[in-house]
Amino acid sequence: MENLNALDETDRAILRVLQQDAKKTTKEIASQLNLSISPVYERIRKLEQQGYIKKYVAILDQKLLKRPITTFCQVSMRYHNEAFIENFEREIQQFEEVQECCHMAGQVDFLLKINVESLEAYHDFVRHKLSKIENIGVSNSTFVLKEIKRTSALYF
Amino acid sequence: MENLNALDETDRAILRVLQQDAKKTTKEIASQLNLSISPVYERIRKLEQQGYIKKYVAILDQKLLKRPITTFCQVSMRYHNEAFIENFEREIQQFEEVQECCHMAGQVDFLLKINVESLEAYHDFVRHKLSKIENIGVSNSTFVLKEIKRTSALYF
DNA sequence: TCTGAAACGCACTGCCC
DNA sequence: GGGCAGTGCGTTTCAGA
Repeated sequence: MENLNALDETDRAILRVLQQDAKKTTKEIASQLNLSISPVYERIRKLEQQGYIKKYVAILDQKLLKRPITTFCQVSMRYHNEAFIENFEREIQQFEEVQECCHMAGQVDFLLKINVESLEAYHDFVRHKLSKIENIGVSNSTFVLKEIKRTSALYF
Repeated sequence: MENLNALDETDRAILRVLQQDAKKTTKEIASQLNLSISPVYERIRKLEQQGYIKKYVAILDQKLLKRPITTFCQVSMRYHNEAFIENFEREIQQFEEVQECCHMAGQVDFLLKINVESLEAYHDFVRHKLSKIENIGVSNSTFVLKEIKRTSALYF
């Protein structure tokens, strides 16, 4: 039996365009795909409703906005109780310096990507925010010297 | 002497809105800031031209698009010649599986974030793409069990 | 640098194939 | 599922303060 909600090549082509440039007009996409506006418009609306498109965002320049320090911070918990882990995940959501947080397989429990304006701000974050979370064990930071590549686009 | 290109609070407020939701209309932002449409429109255009806004993108759902495997891969070079490093950075740009690549301080040279559809695809990537780059030394992968948080928004 | 108004083009709807 | 025509709204421009 076939999946009736599966995407065809047209849907995928639309998604590939929008994840690179969300400002492309329906008209532009339509002419690129040799379609009229209506089907493209309907497909986009469906992709939004079905959750394939989660949101539309502006990507800002962190250098111009004076946030030059990016680090990856490996964090381990002291004890691996369900409650402690859930608490950690809730706390991390609050910290706006944290751009990413992944629960990892392997030696280390969590990997955080953190962006701040200065070394002093980073020290503040580790000392007064991260370390204050209950049951935090070791944390180990490595600094980004240069961002070589970064994209939110998926390869599909 | 003051920086004439510095952002005021209105500019920053606009950027904070757009990095969360790029579909907000100029009208909506204007009423939120108690301004009329024109100044908000002009400010956004300026922020785009000056590079504060780099681009607008759609964020897609990687689960729905069947790309469930995310890993972080630490890579070290065998020798640290300028030429080898530049070559590595150029090659990495090509690989669409690579969402992020940072040149790091510390033991490891590069940290890569990679997203693929399956373990087999990941094996293919490491074996036939990453390992084929000239002068690659050790590589060490850790798998993401769960994404706790992810945002492209800057905290400023 | 803002307000307000006018012109334009696209988003969005409904109907047809 | 796609094409076509009409309407409303947002974008874009401009005069004035």
